[in-house]
Amino acid sequence: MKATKRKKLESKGWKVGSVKDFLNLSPEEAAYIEMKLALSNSLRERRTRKKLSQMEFAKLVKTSQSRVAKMEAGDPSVSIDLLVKSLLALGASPKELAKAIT
Amino acid sequence: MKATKRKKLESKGWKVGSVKDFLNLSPEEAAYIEMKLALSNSLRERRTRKKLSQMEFAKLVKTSQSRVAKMEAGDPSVSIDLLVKSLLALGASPKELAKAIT
DNA sequence: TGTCGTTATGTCGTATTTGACATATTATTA
DNA sequence: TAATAATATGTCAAATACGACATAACGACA
Repeated sequence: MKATKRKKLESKGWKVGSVKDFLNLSPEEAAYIEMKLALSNSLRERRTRKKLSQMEFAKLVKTSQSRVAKMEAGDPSVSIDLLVKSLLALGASPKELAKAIT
Repeated sequence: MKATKRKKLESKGWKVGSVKDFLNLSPEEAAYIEMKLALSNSLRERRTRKKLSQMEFAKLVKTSQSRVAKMEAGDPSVSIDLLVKSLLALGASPKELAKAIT
């Protein structure tokens, strides 16, 4: 399976549990994806806990609502970098990030 | 201070301890940089523990020696994504990554 | 039902990150 | 010392991620 094609599918409805058994991912690929999803989930959780809409949050971190939606969807076009920066902007500490991906 | 300029300086000899007091970084910027450096250090540690040269490791993860050098130097041109992928390729688990950034 | 607030999806031009190469610098060992 | 291996640094074209925009889809409430 091509990586790009797979990435399109990766997060469609399989956010919870393990993505890997299913699509034939190598352990590293699976670990990478699950890390991203963990950060995505953490981001949404933090945003909603603060009662921010995606629009409000987007302004806060100087991006667009659509990118926020993609961050929270674990879209293949968003990097771990962006997720980390956004979480830090929401006030998460590195320690809390570590906990999220554990 | 411009972000790009600062990023050039960020990791020059201040890998240990806190980068931030010094260059006037916001807490989030500082946290981001320290996370990157933590991953860099972890990468070098794992590579050397396996007695791999940068060249050998580069082939293993399908990149170049120069990029490996930059990863380990915390160069501004390398993303957390790349560091994470490389660490996973070296056999690190998400849990171990989490520990590294803690 | 229709409208409004929110979130999702597709696309595009631009910016950043990438692997690769050349070359410089720093060990290490004869 | 010279030679050789390892690592660092600078640059570039190609690949990828970016913010932004348009628009679709969902949900709540009249």
